[in-house]
Amino acid sequence: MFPIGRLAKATGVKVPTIRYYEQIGLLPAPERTAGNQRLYTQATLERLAFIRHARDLGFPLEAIRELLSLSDDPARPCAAADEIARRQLAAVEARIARLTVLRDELRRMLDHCASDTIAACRVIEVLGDHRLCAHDHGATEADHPT
Amino acid sequence: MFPIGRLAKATGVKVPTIRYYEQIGLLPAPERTAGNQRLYTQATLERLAFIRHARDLGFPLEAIRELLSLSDDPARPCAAADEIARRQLAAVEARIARLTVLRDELRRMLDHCASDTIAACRVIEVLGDHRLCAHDHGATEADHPT
DNA sequence: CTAATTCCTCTAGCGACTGGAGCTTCAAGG
DNA sequence: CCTTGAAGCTCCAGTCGCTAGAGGAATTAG
Repeated sequence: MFPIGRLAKATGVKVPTIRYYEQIGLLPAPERTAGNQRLYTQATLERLAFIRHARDLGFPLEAIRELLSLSDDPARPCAAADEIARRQLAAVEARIARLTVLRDELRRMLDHCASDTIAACRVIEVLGDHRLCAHDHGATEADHPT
Repeated sequence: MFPIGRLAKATGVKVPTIRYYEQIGLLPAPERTAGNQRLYTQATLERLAFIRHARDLGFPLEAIRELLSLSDDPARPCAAADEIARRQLAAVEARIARLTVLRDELRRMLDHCASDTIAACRVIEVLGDHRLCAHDHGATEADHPT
């Protein structure tokens, strides 16, 4: 039985995030001390490690919720978990494809930007004129870098 | 001079998004009709096309704001715009690398998930135990696919 | 015993939109 | 000229996955 700070350190998940996971029902409400502080067990640590890893893999919390409910019932067929992973794989592959196109376009922009002033800067120019690139503008998906 | 709907159609940016861009100061407040409806010019269309394209390339709005202020001053050196694009390229490359690891792990998971029940399913197992994969857990960045 | 650290709850904010409610204005047909 | 329906307006709330801060209580180390 250990407090939230130790759980945070052990899993690499920040303290407020752990409380947030409890709030949205991904983690069970833990026992408390006489002074109302959370006390966690090894079982919760493992559950949180599971969540952390799935997040690292890019699973949205809803998919993780699903996976957790599956793993809570180990006798059930694996097909559902398999389906989730398969969907996730397809999404990841699509993302890679899209980002590869972006990367190539950014590289092209930078390759050709050898001028000194904005007026002749390819970066600005390419961004301002769609015809100068081969990028697919059908995609509406937003990426969230940095 | 045309209304917001035509601007939306021409650029592929949704109407509420255009109003949002105006609200946060990315687009100038346009003229209005007697009845208070927005009227746009070709110049705004081009500015919005620029924004749209940069968003497609994954630039965050703050970077776009910077790029726009650069392009308003064509005599200035290009290095700043170049820097922004270079940072963006680095971010995209990092994302691709990360997603590639993820993809490989998902593939491995699915390859090994030939069993019938959760109990023997690698999907759950791999997600539950960090030692079963080669993924870098130093990264805290979250991906948000689908 | 005190001081530093950790913990608590609660609220608000981030980015980048998206959607809805409830109203007004515009353009076209009859 | 009038009606109708699409498109416009403002304002507010919600999305996802956290993150930060206020203001206080509890725990722990010295």
